[in-house]
Amino acid sequence: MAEINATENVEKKSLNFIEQIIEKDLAEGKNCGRLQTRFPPEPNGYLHIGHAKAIAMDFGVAAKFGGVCNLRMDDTNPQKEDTEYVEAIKRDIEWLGFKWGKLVYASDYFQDLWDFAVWCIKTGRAYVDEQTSEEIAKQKGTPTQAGTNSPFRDRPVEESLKLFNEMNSGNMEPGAAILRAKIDMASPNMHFRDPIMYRVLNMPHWRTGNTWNAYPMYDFTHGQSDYLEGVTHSICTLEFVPHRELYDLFVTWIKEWAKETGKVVEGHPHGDIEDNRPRQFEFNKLNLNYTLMSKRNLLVLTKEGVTNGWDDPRMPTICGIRRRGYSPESILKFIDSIGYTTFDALNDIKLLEAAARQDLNERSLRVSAVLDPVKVVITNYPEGQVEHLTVINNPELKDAEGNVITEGNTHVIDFSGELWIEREDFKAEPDKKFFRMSPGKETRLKGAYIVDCKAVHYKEGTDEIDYIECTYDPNSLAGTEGANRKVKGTIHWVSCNHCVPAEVRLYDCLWTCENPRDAIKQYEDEHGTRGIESMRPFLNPDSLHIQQGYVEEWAAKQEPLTYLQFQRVGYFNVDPDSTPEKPVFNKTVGLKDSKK
RNA sequence: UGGACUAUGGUGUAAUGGUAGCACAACAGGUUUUGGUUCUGUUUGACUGGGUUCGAAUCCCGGUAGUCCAACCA
Repeated sequence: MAEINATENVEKKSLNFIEQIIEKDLAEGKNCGRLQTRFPPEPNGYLHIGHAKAIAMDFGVAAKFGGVCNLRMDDTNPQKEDTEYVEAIKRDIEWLGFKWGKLVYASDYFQDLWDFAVWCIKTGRAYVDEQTSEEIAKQKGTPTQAGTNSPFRDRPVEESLKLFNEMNSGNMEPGAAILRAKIDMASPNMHFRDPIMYRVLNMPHWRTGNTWNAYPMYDFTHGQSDYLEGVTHSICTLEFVPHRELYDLFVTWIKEWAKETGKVVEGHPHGDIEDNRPRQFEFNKLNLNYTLMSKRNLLVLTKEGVTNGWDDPRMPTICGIRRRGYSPESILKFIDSIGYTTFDALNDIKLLEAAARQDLNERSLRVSAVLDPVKVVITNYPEGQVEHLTVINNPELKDAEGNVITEGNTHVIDFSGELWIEREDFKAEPDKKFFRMSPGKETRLKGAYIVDCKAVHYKEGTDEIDYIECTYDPNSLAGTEGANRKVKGTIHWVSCNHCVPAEVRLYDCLWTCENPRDAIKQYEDEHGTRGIESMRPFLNPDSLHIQQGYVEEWAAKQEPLTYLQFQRVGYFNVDPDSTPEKPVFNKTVGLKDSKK
């Protein structure tokens, strides 16, 4: 198998804006010259291609600039999270080809976070609020209106401390009290209006068990975890821009806390140096047209049976895309082609398909498969004769001189006098631009002989083709002298008695509109519907088409997840459901088609 | 006058005050035992109005359009 070097000219490409920042920070010796990133998924669902973009960034820059990237499970909400997802996330990252430094969990920092929160209370930076969520929401104001202070805002420190302990005792009802940071209820930044640090959940955590009943919120966890872990560049997507100010504030506080309490921070050995702190940077998340990315909505599709689970090949999940037949390299190539900016772009799915064609062209094994068969009988072919023809697996596998490597790169396909060809490769009355098989014309059967179409026979009283009658030129076998003559059309075929019936699953976009997220939202607003009812108008009824075709025997024997090209048709992948007796294939993407 | 962010061919992206380039798509042609691949060529672009400057995609101001922020989610 050839080594595919996809990153050969990466050096020539200009650095994206985050890489430029990192290069500069490193050159200036920020963070004592260290580079550490993290990929922080919440283990509450499967990773999708949007995550792949973040993964390529977080792990990519670490690898590129000699840093390290940890995998950190952002597990601060035990209501939604599960260990099942942790395994799936690890599997998907590894499949994409990345390696993390350490596997860590936000819950690793729960004790530090608790101690830090207590310090915040003691230093007048936090207070326990006992109002209902409705009251608190009302006091929050709106983006155009300042909020008002909670009546508990200036309660004594001792009172807050006592209540905070109660919040974690298991005896307090969820919602009865929260811990808030005392910042500014009139801030134009909504996140500064006394944000919630801790809430009571009263439920066990899948990792920490019954140790905690109160759990920290995202904003009170992320920057602190970055700091405690030694992250230097905390890279996330654009929707977190408004959080950055809060992130910075909490980081400032926790540095102070660490200094005062003598907390030894593993990642930041030089605690007093101003630059020695994590910083958040944001890039544009991936939007793909004709694709819906949100976990919530993907879950609806699965629950309603529109798709078959998270790894349905129509899903934008990494496991779905893998099953569909995209290689990790093609995904990375796609991500590289769309780049990282601060512009909220809507990317064309065609770019992903183009990247896949590029990669799969170099990688895939060529096989013969007929999806919509019609019979050809070669009348002058000796009855009962079978020829074992040798064909190339991958014509893109070439030596230094550019010659196709044949060693270990061939397989055998059987030829006989009765063949299946593709229905659309024959026309009884061809137009000018049609140059495949038609009566009175010569056609080349790829890898075999040149045949001459003599007649077409219909089933009695119908216009349905019974079989197409041909003769063959015995001196025109591929690779022999007689084959070297100009024949306009070349078509693929399988031998009727030497092929395997196969299920071939053809896919199309799940959605009929470019931006399903907005369309669904608009429909919800106009009709007051929710969930699947708001999706149906935009669902493509033909997103899955199952075809019963024939493949050559060698193709049927391939392992699941093998990258194949059905010649002249498209790129296909062996489905995990496949067996040599009952092969199943998924169409990844069609060949580029410049017919007509 | 809530705040923050953004605007370059059809789509995405580059340039870091000095010739607007690349990829995908589209189109035309050559090669080809895949109407694939490959090669050659072509078409198409600065949201808008001002300002600064010898010089602006780039810096500044106004307008327009879009995104994000008012979860005890992350």
